[in-house]
Amino acid sequence: MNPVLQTPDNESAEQPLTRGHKKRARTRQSLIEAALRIYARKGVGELALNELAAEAEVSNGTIYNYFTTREEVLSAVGVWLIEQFSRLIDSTMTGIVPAPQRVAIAMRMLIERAFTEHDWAAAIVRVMHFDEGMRSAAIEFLRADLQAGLAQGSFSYSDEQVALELFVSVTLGGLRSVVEGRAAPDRGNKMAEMTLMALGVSGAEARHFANLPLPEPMPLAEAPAARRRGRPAIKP
Amino acid sequence: MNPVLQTPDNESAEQPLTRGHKKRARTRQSLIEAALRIYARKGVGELALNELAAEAEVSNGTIYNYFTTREEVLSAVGVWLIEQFSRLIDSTMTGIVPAPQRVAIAMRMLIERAFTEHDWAAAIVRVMHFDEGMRSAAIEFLRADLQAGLAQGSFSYSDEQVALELFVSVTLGGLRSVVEGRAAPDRGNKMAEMTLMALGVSGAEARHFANLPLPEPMPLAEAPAARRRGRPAIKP
Amino acid sequence: MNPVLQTPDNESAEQPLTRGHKKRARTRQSLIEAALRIYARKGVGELALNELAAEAEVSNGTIYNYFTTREEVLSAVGVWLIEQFSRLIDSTMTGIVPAPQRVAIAMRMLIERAFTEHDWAAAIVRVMHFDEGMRSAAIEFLRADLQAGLAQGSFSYSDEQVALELFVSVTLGGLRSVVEGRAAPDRGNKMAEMTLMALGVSGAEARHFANLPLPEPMPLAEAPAARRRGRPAIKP
Amino acid sequence: MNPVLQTPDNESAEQPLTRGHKKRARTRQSLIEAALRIYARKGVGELALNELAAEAEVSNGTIYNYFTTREEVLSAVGVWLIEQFSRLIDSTMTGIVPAPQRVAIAMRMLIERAFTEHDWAAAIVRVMHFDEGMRSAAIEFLRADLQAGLAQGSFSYSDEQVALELFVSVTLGGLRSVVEGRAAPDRGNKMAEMTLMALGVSGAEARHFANLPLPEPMPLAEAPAARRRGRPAIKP
DNA sequence: AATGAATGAGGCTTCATTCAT
DNA sequence: GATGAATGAAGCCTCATTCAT
Repeated sequence: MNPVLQTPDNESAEQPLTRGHKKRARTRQSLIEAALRIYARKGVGELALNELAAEAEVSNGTIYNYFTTREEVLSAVGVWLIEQFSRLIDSTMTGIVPAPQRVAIAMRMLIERAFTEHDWAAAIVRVMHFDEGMRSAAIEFLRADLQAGLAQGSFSYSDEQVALELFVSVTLGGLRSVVEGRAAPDRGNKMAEMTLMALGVSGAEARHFANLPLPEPMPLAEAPAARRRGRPAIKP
Repeated sequence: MNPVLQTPDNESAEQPLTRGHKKRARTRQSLIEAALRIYARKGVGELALNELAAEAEVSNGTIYNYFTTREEVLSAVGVWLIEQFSRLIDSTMTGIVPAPQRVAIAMRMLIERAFTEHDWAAAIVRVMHFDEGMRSAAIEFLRADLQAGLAQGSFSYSDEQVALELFVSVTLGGLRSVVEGRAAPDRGNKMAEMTLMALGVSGAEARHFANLPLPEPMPLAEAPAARRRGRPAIKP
Repeated sequence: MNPVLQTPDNESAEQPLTRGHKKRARTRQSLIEAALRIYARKGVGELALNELAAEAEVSNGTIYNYFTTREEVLSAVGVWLIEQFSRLIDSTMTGIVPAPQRVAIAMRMLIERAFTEHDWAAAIVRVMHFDEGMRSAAIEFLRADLQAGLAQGSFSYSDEQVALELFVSVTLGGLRSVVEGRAAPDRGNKMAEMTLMALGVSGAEARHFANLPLPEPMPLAEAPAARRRGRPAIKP
Repeated sequence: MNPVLQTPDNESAEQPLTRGHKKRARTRQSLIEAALRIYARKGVGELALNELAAEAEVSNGTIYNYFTTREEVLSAVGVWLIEQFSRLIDSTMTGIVPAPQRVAIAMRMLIERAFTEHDWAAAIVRVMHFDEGMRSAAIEFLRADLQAGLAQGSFSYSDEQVALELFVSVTLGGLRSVVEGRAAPDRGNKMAEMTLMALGVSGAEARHFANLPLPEPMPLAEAPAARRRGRPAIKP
């Protein structure tokens, strides 16, 4: 399992679950999702806590039972986005071995999702601009696959950090393109192909791996909280 | 000459010179530079117009003779950054023909500059996040070189738009790395090498072009206005 | 009872009583009274919301929990003035039947009050200039009495709307005269006499009705809120 | 000639006319007319001197060569309105003797004009609310006619001041009605009829005088300045 | 005189935060 | 815990006024 998943919620480890705690977790989750909806609409810097309260349909004072600064909100949203994506990747990649394929799938899944989950992608683009934590978490996702690719002889990059950041930059740029409506439907494939080439994969192979059919994600056991409120993850 | 340079100032065409016009232009420029210094310190969203007035040493109300929204400030800064960079590139690239070399030089010059002009780079990263105009201007810079590379047989990308955006994304990501102190001194070379490979250049050639010595920029006739006030371009 | 009284407060119908509602209503009322004190001193256009806050001894931001424009303040004050006056008239007129007497009493009571409640009158003059709502409410007061006078054969005006507006105009002009110190103590009587004549009452009868003794207003059950704060209705 | 006309312009008596002086007078006049246009649109309190400069197409600093406070602007506009109206009345009333007819004509002419010169009327309503000088000038207009009516035995009011103010109040209220679109075309006649009755004229006579045909105003020698700018007096 | 850039006081408005209920 | 009225600092914006040209 992906290491990022090990800190799914920086509060959940505190105490065993009681009824009050479940309610607390639910409220917290609904605040996070409300924040995400706001981020999708207006810059991260413009999230007003009062507005967050309104969006989450709690009173403004209530926010302070959960977050004490805007940065905490931002970072909680980042953690949640990462957690969510991590779960998705894990469920999709199971059993896929070749590193180029794994790398291409990860990038393409994000881009494809941006086409359908527009607001989610808009929020990601904004959160990643401000939240260093999310950027480094995103990088850690990839490290294992890049190293595996090197070991398998598929990749030949000369600097792992540069390679990782290149992947993240390209993906983020692609998400932005999709959000802003500049991207054609095959944008994910094209980006993946070029990225593989940047990593040292030959043009032919890069094209091959970048155009394999995407695997279906395994149905998740349950993506908690979000669903219980009867509201789809990102956009109502 | 680079086409972007043809619109160096979105006000300059308005009217012939009246008496106050030189003063007006000088004030405007000092506002732009003050804004750039602020962007280097704090997010674009946090620029307070009052603070801009203070930084530029004009009074509160004067701002509104020049800009009526924060977006206008942002975009004026973007225009100026592009104009400035455009001038630099033009003076450096003269006489250099091979597209891979030109592409590598452009990317490396930006990254190198980020090491020495830290605040300038910080401002760029932030401005580009918010200012669509600046992103597309940046893209137009490259288009000619990419097309030339294709014609010369050096490049073999399959989608020009994707290639252009990849370049911009990677460069922007690199600037951020430098600003945040994560980048080693050879980051520009590594990035250029991988980017050339992404464009279809072979590994060996990519390495070659990415590591040629950078040409000295020709001394500019005069970088106007900014200098006259006796204040260094970005941060004192 | 006068129809205007049926909408004593354009917020009161919103919701049943919650905990904070009494406090909310009290604050709102104190804002209205503070506004009236300010209107008495300086033009309606010069009411600064900050000053209103100071006068009502609440903080700057509190205003915006109640009013979002100056017009809203103005109209709330207008509504309150009408409501207040309506209560007074109702309690005074009870049992008085002849329309000319009723009309004369209404006009004279307003003018007399202006002599003693200088600031109240000054506020009225200003509010009515700006608040169309108050002017039409004032007109509706009279309509029944005018129609009754026609039916009783006391009046013989040919256009009800013109007659109503004439009454309001004359009264307003009289209030202004009193406020500006131009009016003799019998101004109300003189005005009432001329107004009755304008409505078709003979000179002798007009003089008679315009000089009957004014009835004492019945003591009101309670003029709400204002009094509770221990502050005289208009100006301390 | 009407006494008000004797102070047509509180500057004109200063010095004999030279060329510079004519220019000065012209600029001053254009400022007054610009102010009137603004008053017609937005409350007197909202006239911003900068806006006045823009409306008159002079630079903001120029205003201060003519007026030093907003009150001065207001009063200059008032003086001009009175002067203008005075000229009109004089040219119309010549040769008309019966006081009731003169009073009715004055009131009706104002109301009729409000129907066609909407903005002029709107400005009047607003200027008179703020400018005591204009109110008293308006009153002085009437005094002679009222006294004449008393002497002729046509009127029988008991208090001249009250009668004068009643006339002004009713007229002003009527102008407002016209401006706000509540008045029928015969409003002037109805108002004049009721006003005459208030002054002691019998119903039949009042109706007679209130419905005589209005005399054509004699063409004025020249209504100065306004015309020269090629702009109609009130509304462009 | 006219211009218009610059000024800065003053009013407007938002919003993070507190706190009594 | 939740509520929401109140707070007040902080930023926005206007506009009367000045002054060098």
